[in-house]
Amino acid sequence: MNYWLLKSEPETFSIDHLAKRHQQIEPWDGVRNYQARNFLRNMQQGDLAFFYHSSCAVPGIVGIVEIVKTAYPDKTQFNPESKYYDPRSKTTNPSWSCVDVQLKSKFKTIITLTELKQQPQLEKLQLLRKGNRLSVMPITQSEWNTIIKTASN
DNA sequence: GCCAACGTTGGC
DNA sequence: GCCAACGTTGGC
Repeated sequence: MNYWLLKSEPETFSIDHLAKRHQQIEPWDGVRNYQARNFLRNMQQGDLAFFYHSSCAVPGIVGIVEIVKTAYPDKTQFNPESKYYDPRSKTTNPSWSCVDVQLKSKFKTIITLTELKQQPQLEKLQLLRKGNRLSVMPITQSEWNTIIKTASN
């Protein structure tokens, strides 16, 4: 059982978009960074992830998703119409992967980036490291617990 | 819109 | 393999 954090720009795909999907399941595709991709490939069925809204008025964690399908080839890499199209990727050896996520819960109120920064226990959270741009990152058990407590406050 | 930080690209 | 140039991310 592992914990993760997934970033998304709410204008592109928000937690409310996910809530409206059939069975509230959606492929987490479009990841085009090798480190993030490797994390996707390490995910196991049943792992939990925070859903984070980035590049918006109030960035922060808005809910929890579960990994319901482990890594498989991201089909957008082969679609010339997609903005995630990668002409160099070969079907015989796809460069990029995605997982399926299902909505577990949406927080009543967002845990803002500002609030996260105020928690001394979250000092080492990758998200808060200067210049961090990873869109998929691991979270430790204790970090997860600390953040969950903040959610219920 | 600004800008720091970082990843990727491509010439050499 | 080095590294400058460039593009992207993302908070502010």
